[in-house]
Amino acid sequence: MAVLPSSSSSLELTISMPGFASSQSLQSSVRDLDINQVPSRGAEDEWITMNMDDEEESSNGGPPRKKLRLTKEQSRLLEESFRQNHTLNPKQKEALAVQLKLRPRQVEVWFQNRRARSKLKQTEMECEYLKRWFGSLTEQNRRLQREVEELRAMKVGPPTVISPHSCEPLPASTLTMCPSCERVTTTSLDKGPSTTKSTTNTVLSSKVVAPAIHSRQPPAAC
DNA sequence: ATCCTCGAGGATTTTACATCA
DNA sequence: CTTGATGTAAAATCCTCGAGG
Repeated sequence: MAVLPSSSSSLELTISMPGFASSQSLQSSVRDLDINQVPSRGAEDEWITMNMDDEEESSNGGPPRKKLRLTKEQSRLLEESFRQNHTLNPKQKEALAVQLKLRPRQVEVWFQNRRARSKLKQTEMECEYLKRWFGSLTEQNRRLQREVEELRAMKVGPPTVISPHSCEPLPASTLTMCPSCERVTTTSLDKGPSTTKSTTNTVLSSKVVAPAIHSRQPPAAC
C-alpha cells in the first residue's frame, strides 16, 4: 500500500476524501503524555516495579509481573527518538536505555510495539478511507448511470458525438467513462476495439475525483 | 464504595529472514 | 556451497492497570 509513513515516524496523515473535511491530522500517543502522570513517589519507582531482578522470577512461579509505566519524560524521549528512527541499532539502543534508566530489552520492546501500533493505526485509517471512497464512488456511479439513462432517453435522432478525425458524427456507440483520466470513451459498435477514441468529457457533468491520500493514486486505466 | 468492562500499552512467544563464521 | 549460531523485525498474543459507567 502506498500510505506508509515516509521517513518520519509520527502517525500524522493528511487525507482528503469525499465526505470528509479537506484534511485531517491525526496525532498518536498524545494519550501517553496524559496517563503518565508524574508519580508522586518520583520517577525511579515508576519503572522499578519490574526491575532487572524480578525478570526471571515472574516467569517461573514467582509473584505476578508488575506492569512498567513509563514516565512522561521517558515517553517523550522514546517518541523523539522514534521520530528520528523507527529502528535502533544496538549502540543506539544501549545508549537510549542508559539515558532512560531502562533495560535495552525494554527499549527494544517499546520500539517493536510502537512500530506495530503505528502500522495498525495506519491500516485502520486506510480501511476507513477506502470504505468512504467506495461509498462515494458507488454514489457517483449511480449518478452517472442516471445521467446516461437520461441522455439515452433524450437521444432520438442521430448520434451527437463528432469524430475528431473526420469531423463527422460517429455512428451509434456506447459511452463509457475512464475513471482515471476522466474522459468519455466512445466505442464504435461496428468497427471493433481499434476505433476506441477518447473525447474530453463535456457531455457528462459529473466528475470522478480521486481523493488524495499522500501518494495514493487511483489505478491507472488508460 | 464496589464491581465490571474496556482500551492502552508493556511483555512474551513464535516465526522468518539476514548475516557470519 | 552448506550449516549452525546469532541477531533482529514482525506478528500474534498475553497480561496488567487505570478510567469510566
